[in-house]
Amino acid sequence: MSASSTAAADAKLIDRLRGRGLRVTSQRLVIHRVLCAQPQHMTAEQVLASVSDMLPGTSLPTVYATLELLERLQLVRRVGTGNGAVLFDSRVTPHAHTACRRCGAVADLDMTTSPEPVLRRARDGGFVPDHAQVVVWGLCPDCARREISVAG
Amino acid sequence: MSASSTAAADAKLIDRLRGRGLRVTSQRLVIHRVLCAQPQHMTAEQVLASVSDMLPGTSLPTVYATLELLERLQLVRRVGTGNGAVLFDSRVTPHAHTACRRCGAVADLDMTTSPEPVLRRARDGGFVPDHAQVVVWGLCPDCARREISVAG
DNA sequence: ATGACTGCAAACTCTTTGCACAACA
DNA sequence: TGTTGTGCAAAGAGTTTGCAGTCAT
Repeated sequence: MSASSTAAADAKLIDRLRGRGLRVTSQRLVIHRVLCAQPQHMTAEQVLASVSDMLPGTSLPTVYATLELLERLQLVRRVGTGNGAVLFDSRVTPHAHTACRRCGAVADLDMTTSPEPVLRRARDGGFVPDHAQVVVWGLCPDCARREISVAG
Repeated sequence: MSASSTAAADAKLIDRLRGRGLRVTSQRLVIHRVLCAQPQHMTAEQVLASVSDMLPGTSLPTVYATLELLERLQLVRRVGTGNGAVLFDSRVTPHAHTACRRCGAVADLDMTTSPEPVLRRARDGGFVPDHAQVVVWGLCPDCARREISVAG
């Protein structure tokens, strides 16, 4: 991520924090930067590891609290993959994920179909959606090969 | 669930177990029946509670092992909701879920659009999909009301 | 009879909570 | 200066593992 886009990401976050009367802290800035810099989704632990490089002493509870805050500010999305793991993703353009039920690997997947129909249906029932997440559950290429060679 | 459809569900499970050289146990039969009888998705704990009525002494590790087995036999699907909770669902017809980020409530949602396009795209990359799960993440009607009255 | 399956207990991971200190507005 | 936010430690929930005994085949 370039210096200018980091500045842009900072500005966006600061704007939304101020707009809600929330405070701008270095932890919030750095956690947001880490997520924006990463092209991939991350676990909370991975966020902490990256943040600790820039801001040593940062704690896991702060990471969780900040991730939840960024989610409410619509700057980060949460992906539940199906194995209990939760990932955080700063990519806001609609896309799906594949999740391997054997090794847990998660990968991005471009999505051609619009999530609008299912969002509209949710709204019809009084639900207020943030977004629709699509997870394709199954076996990644590597694990599929292994499963075949074992189970025949 | 009627007695005849229970018998049909049993037969299906027995067939797939035998076909793979796996053993038919009362735990496996009862866990499968519980999931089929429930119109709603269940957590592992809920499965245990229901199973314990019919088969006292059943353990949580067995429930987990059996759920994973039923998943491999394509008799049960797993839904990762995004809050870390994992639900198990015997409903195999394509449908989506809504998950509330505040209270964790999960509800079914009929789906009009086909999951085929995204499944095909996953297959193109060498992934072997079981199914595509669509989770609409946001606020349930009750929590949405509360959030508005608090945040303005 | 033999090997797969189950139950028990404990460990393990991930996430949340309570409270005192620090720092933003 | 008054809260809001953070760090630390500990608790909590959910899931997995190791091993001995049981049961389907």
